[in-house]
Amino acid sequence: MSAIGILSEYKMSKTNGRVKILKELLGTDIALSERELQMRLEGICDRATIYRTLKALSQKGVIHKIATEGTVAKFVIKKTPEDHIHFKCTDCGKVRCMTGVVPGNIELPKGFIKKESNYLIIGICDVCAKNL
Amino acid sequence: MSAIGILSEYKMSKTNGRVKILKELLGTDIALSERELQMRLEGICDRATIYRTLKALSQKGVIHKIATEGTVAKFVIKKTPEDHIHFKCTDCGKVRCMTGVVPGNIELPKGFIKKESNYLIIGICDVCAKNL
DNA sequence: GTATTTTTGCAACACTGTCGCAAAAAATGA
DNA sequence: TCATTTTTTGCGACAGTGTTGCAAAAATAC
Repeated sequence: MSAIGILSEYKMSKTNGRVKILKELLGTDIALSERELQMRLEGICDRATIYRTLKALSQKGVIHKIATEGTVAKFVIKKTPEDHIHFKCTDCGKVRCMTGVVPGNIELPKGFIKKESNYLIIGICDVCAKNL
Repeated sequence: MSAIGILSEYKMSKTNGRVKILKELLGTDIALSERELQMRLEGICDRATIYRTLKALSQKGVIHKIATEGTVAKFVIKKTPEDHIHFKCTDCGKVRCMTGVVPGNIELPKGFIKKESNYLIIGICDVCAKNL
């Protein structure tokens, strides 16, 4: 799906900033923070706009907000609707979707209702592991 | 293990603040943020001390730092060394360890090295679900 | 093309987490 | 127990994240 296509589908105004933000997110498999987006979109839009766009896209389920260690949240396009795992490399700092790695079906105790999940594994990624 | 016992085991000075912080953490199964600890320890110790203590205890593996959605980190005593799942209720906001609920063994792709994990399920807890 | 609605940029703000440094408290050891 | 050394605390300052109100600007609707 294209940036414009996504905005249409969710009935969001097609503003320059939103299209550019979505294009960045669509063009990478690495989760980006607001900061990282800001650097890639230097001068194109304001911090506040990025935050507002990320919030809106999260709420509509287009992107996934990943709570990593530390303070900053990172965001990736949701490619699969099902649960999946994110991996954070402590060496390069990158956060990726681990497509293909599916967590076993988790049974919650009675009475608990699941809405969404956030599985993060922290370690060293394949690229950084080679250079150790 | 008692607060003092833990501090002894890890060769940490037994200061008033640390003992009180540990007692709070030992006395609940709900993950607490620095903020929540501060309110419970009104006037006993400074923000900076709480942060420093939480950091030290995390590094020694006594407590688990949970990155929840939003900005604040929450902390719980590690009861089991193995991976386990945390549950955050969107209604009451409480974060709990789901002891007993074990994630299936997750196989990472070749080359990835796992250090630690952070599994968070977001939803409605049993208590809040009853009152819906 | 104009009117209406939505979004933006800006500035201000609250909050989290960190740090340096002098003062205070805890550990050490006779 | 008391003096010395080591560690920790509290304070203030700070950088960064994320949010918000509001007027101006842009997008949509007609």
